[in-house]
Amino acid sequence: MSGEERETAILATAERLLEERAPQEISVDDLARGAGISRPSFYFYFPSKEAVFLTLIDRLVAQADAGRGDVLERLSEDPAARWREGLQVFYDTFGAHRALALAGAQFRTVNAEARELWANVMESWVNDAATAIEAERVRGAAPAGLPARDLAIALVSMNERVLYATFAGDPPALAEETVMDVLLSVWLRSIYASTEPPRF
Amino acid sequence: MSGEERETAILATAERLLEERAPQEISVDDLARGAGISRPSFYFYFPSKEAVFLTLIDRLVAQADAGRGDVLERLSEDPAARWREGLQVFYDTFGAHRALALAGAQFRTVNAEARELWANVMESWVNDAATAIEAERVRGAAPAGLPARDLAIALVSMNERVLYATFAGDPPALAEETVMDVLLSVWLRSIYASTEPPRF
DNA sequence: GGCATTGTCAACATAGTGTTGAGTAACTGC
DNA sequence: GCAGTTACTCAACACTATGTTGACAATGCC
Repeated sequence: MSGEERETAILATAERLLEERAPQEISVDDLARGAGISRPSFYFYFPSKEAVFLTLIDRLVAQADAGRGDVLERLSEDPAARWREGLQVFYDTFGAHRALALAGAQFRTVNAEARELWANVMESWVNDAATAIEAERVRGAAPAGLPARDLAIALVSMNERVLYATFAGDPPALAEETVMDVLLSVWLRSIYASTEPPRF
Repeated sequence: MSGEERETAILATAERLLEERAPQEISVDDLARGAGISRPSFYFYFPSKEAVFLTLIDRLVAQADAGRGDVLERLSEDPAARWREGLQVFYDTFGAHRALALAGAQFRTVNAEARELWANVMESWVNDAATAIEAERVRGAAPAGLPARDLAIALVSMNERVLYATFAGDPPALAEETVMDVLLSVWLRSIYASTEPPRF
């Protein structure tokens, strides 16, 4: 087995083990054994187990980022449908690698690099959403309201937290089948609703 | 120093240390030293350092729960103002113990008991909000729409995530001064807005 | 004074991380 | 076909943390 194969084996072992247990319950020894090498050899490939998780998360995040197409630039075709497609990318990418996505969310709370990595994705999403909201206002489809960026931050944050709960299944969570409908509805109302609450 | 004072000293040390560093960077030895006892003596008072953090979080959560008054039952007086008061409790309670709140959010990802504790608070908030939304619909102030509970879950989740980012200061975060305005606006639009997006 | 109860800690056992240094295998240029 | 370099491996070590044991005080109280 070549060096590169060993490295791949370590990453594969990590992803597999993350499906069974949390990152802090996986030891360097587990990863080394899983890849068929000794613990010191592990350190030839990665400086720490954190680095392994970070590599996996980095990949997933890059994938999510690549999935972010240009649907938000074609909102005028059919706003509700396009927004739905936009939100769906998030759901699909992370839903396809749940264990890793959940591990990432957890890892992010204890690791500065992971936190930064995630902050970057969030920032891209927020930017896209804010730009789209502004465009909708310019073309007269959406009324003025909160600063677009502030609104985008709140909505993207909502999606993150709600999807996390749904994937992890920790209550109170929305059901898989309805989660996207609920999120989309809050997005649409927050962006397009022209009414403030009635005073009666 | 009596036994009870020692126990209090351990808790106080934990809360103080949490202001400087993350829970996983605090050792049993740190807590014991801070309380002026040896490490083995620590175990006389608490079975693990997790138990210490759990006790602190439990208290904070109880405090937040107690703060949840009946404002949501008096929405008809002035919906926007009452909802604002309701959301403000969340902000005030956790804002007053930021370090602990952030540690709690982190701890929750690795500890089942903490997770359950938090799930209970979330559930209370969701219930209150859902009940209030239904009442607003019944009295004709809010239009029909998403199941009230689903909407409540999404909104409470949004608040949690957004406030976490604001308190932790990890980007993209909303500013302290505007965060409550932004959240409130999304709540009001999601609950009271009667318009679906225009099709032009 | 006897005797629980409460509290204390030195010493131990165990499990994990990361390092060192000595060794092997394989390819590279001559 | 062999000297030199690079890629890779691992036993043994040093360190840090957790949690346990068992012997030993104090304190109260009957």
